[in-house]
Amino acid sequence: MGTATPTTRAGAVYEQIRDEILRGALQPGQRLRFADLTGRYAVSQSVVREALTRLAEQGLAVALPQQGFRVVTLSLRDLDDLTETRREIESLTFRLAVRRGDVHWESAVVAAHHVLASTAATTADGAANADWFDTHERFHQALLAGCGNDRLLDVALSLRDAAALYRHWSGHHDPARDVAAEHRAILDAALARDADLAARLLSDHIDRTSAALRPVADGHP
Amino acid sequence: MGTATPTTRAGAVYEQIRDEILRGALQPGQRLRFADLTGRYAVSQSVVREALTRLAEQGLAVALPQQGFRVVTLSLRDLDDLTETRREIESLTFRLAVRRGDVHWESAVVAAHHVLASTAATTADGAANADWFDTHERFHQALLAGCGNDRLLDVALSLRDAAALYRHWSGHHDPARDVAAEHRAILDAALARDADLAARLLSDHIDRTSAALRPVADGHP
DNA sequence: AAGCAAGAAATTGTCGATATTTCTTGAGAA
DNA sequence: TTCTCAAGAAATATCGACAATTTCTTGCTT
Repeated sequence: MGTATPTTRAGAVYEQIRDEILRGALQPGQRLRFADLTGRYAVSQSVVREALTRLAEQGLAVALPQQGFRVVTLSLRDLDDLTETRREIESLTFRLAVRRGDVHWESAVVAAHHVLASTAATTADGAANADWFDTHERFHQALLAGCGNDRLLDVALSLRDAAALYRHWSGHHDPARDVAAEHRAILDAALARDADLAARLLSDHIDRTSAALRPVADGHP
Repeated sequence: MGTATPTTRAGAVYEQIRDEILRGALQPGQRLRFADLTGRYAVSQSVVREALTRLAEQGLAVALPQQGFRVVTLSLRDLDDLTETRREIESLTFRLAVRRGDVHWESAVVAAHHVLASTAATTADGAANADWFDTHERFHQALLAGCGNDRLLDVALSLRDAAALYRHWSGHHDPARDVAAEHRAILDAALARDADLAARLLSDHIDRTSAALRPVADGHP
């Protein structure tokens, strides 16, 4: 996660394909053929292969020996596992961040929330706003970043990546839910240094989002 | 984790290098040159490169652009991060296993413990017994396997891999510590389905082991 | 003796091609 | 019609080689 500036072609292609998967441009289960990708990125097979190998190890793609690579598939079972895992690990990480985060962390959280609060979740015509996904992700990453434990942070962030896949395949926003208010409450608890409350709010936030995603995952194998 | 039967050469080499790192045959920080590895495994550079790429993504190696690969380095700071992370995540996973594990899980745990209890930690001349590491690892893996959550299990096992590196570089066994008794207590708590006790015992077990490893990590950068 | 610069050697990252394996298509038999 | 099987087509895994970059060596200057 977070290769500063990819000085190698394989690294650059890795990040681009990763983005395409997380943005939903490449659909879950879709085959990733070399011929397509070498053409699209104008690099050799070896470079594409290295990128896909890394994505597979990361869990965003699947490697089937002698059958190439596919985008990872969604399933209800996996969503439930993922949700339980995130509920525990993210709230633990957040709890530590609230306890240990310094002023720099606080300011980063406030800044990320400000951008998020200023970004509309849906565009004028009611469709999902692609920018909102990014700012939302950045806010949640900022919340966790203060935990002071790189190992734990890596785990938490890679779980968020996996969840982003499900999130992008849910078109609809639950109108009965005030997500902005949830974010505001999480922010307030963090700034008030109330670790227990913060952890509980984030845990509930994850649960609610996943519940909204279950119908989506149900359609998949 | 756990590629069933590697049908591809890259997969086979990946597992062999991984084993060598975990067994300590390849030292932390050591450079992993292609020339050496292609000769040793009689495969092409591409195959070695794929194996190293996967190991790097997994965290057992580090890729430095234009400078090749190295075995991951140990540090006191990382050991502390890793210990905190494992203490939380492994005990959580174990707690779920104690709650959810079925009879099949129980029997696997009992079997793994039986093998462990029958294996001497040190050989006759006082040196560490290589077999013991394996049986010990298998026992701990069996404990976690019943958690019923593949995502969480993957995280827990990959953290154990990282910790195995530190464990192998600690030659000495603390004589004032009865590790076998700790394992027995953990087993008993699991079979008694006492999730809280089981989680606490495992948490303490991890802490004690890591404390014994700190002097080792201290020597490294 | 220490520090630096230029050149040589070694090593990596990338490419194009070959060998294998899997998938597809179509003919023939039940 | 449906199933089986064989040949051809397509795609992957692996190889060997080249070009670019880094590292090491050597010799010079201060």
